[in-house]
Amino acid sequence: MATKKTTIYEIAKIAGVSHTAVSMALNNRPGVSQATRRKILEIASKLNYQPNHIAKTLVTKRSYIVGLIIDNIANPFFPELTKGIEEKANESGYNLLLCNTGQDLEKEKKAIEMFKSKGVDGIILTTVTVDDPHIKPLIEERFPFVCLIRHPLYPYFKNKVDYVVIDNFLGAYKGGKHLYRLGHDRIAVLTGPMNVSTAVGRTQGFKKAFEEQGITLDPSLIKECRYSRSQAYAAAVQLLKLKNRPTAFYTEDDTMAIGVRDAVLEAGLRIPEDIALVGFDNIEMSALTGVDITTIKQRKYEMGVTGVTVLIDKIEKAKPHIVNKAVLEPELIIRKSCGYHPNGYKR
Amino acid sequence: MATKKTTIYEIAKIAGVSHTAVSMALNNRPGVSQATRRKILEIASKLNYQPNHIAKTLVTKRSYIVGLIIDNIANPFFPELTKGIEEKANESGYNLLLCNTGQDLEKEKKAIEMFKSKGVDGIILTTVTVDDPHIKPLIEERFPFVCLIRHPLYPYFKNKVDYVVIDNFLGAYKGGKHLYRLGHDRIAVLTGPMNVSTAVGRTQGFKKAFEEQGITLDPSLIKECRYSRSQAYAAAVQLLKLKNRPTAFYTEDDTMAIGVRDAVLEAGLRIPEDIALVGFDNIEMSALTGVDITTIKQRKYEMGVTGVTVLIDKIEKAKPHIVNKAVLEPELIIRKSCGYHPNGYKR
DNA sequence: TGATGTTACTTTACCGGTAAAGAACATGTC
DNA sequence: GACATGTTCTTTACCGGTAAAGTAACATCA
Repeated sequence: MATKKTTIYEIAKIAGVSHTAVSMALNNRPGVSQATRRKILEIASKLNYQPNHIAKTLVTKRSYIVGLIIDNIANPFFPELTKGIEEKANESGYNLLLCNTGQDLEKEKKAIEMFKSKGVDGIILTTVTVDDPHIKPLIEERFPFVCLIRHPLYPYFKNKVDYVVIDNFLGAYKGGKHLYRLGHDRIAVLTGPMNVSTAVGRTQGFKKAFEEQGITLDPSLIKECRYSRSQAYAAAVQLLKLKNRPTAFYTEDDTMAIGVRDAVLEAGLRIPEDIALVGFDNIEMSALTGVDITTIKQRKYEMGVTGVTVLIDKIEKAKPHIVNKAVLEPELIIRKSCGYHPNGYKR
Repeated sequence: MATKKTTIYEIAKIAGVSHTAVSMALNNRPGVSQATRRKILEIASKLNYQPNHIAKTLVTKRSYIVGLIIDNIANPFFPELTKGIEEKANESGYNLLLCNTGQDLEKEKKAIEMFKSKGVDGIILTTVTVDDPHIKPLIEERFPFVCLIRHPLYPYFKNKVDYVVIDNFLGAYKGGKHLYRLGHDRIAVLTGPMNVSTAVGRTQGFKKAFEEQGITLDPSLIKECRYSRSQAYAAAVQLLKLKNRPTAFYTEDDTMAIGVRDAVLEAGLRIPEDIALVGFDNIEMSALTGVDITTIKQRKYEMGVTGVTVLIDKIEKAKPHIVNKAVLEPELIIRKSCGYHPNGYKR
């Protein structure tokens, strides 16, 4: 802060009242006459008075700031999510403090501490692992927070954390069923890190679609990666070298699908003629003409909105014992990357 | 905030010293003996003491938070920029408060006021217009801020604002020269909003490449748009209907180029055989195989880093009279969307 | 008519830190 | 032995608000 701003004390002096009267007038609280109130408001606007939120926060314990922890804002999945969060938060009178942790647990811990220290009213977490060690203290302190996209799975957390996620199992099942019906059964599966709930659901759901048909996917074609284009690319390069190479790839995030696409095209193969491809998330890139990746859609903006809504509710209503769980339905978006139109299913 | 956290007063009581002694010990300032200091630190860590930044900020006037105002985080240009900003800020001990204004001046004003009221130490603005009405007060108050990507152009602002931008004129000139040398002179130009500096530079530089060859671009093919895929799409649809349609499109941002690409492909035309295309920014989508848009590269992450660096310098060094201007060099990235390899230039 | 409200304030305390000024005691110096 | 000089703390004030308790003037009512 660079300039000495006008305070309620200066206004009080000019108006000839106490600073408390000014505080009451400015906050539309009873206890001042209409005449005095008007006078105070007039002086305040003449001096271009802006309340000092810092001081207000110190005494009220409410900063009207929420903290958002994300893996990496540069991953195309997050911007739209963040936009939903930011816009809804703003609309509700909150600002957003942002922190990228790059899925580093130590950074996550520091970010949470920093947020609390800086007085945020609540935190949105999009990086939690299945057994995240940092949310137990938050639960115990009854500090308002919401898990978005991912949520912890360990039994301890059951009915203790609020979360907004999609049904990853179902989404993956739909993707798997799609590939199954198109006749694939030799499928490379590039999973996300198995310590996050999305990867767990997206892997189990996909397998389910085949297991219920009595098909077991070749475990040697299942590779755990991070949600990253380059890792998926590297994995795909290896898998494509196999003599008996897969006929399809399923990746648990669209950036990975793009990585696989890079590898496939680079190897001189075609999508979908040689390799079918299914991603997850439905990012903008997947929808481009000429890219056309079949994927499972998450309504990112809406999830962001829902996430803050739940959080702010938690903050303002202070219903400590009501745990909100929102599980949204995913949608299969069929594009050209798997070749056939649904009408043409083989089985 | 949900729980009563431990304060320096509690530590003081347990240690049997004054709270000031605790403050001095925790902040590594002289005035306490080694023995007392050690004792205090021990108690603090045992109680898991976390300083209350709000209180600290109130007295020191330093929040270690910077505000970032952007148009729209969902525009693929911004996430990487934001990442650079956030990571560098974090590294320097600052957090980032985010605000999307959607290029709405009224929202920009509110965001600035909110930021100041919430005590940010400085602001990064990426939405300024050429005659932005909201930065004059910031200049007068000597409130630390930096313009990133865009900067005001009116004479009043000359040597008064710090900024980090690229040489848009030069970048556009390179793009224009490229199209010129490939033989194009009937070119549709989709500009950004002419009240922002990027659009001004990107339009003038592009025209320059032709004017210096004695060629005047057909003004009826020049359309002002917002930096948006859908607006560019709509404009391109119209322009492609012309009997004497353009042979090339130049758009002042890659999302617009994608919009044009949509329109071209939808019209059953080919890129580059029927229509050449040049964008600006080099977003990830443009580089995809099969998309391959020739564009002018901005080093987004680095610009973000440079932006905060300048801002933090401003905040911490408090050199009010030194104005920093960083103008980075843009790079032409030649891809397939214009058809020919540089070796094959016609003129 | 005196007890009781009500209105419109003011006074004081407090939030959790930092900063400046002051005090108690040891040490060094001439 | 008197006095300046450090150390090591403590006391007090302050940042800019909110909240609770107190007060003075006036109205209401049994």
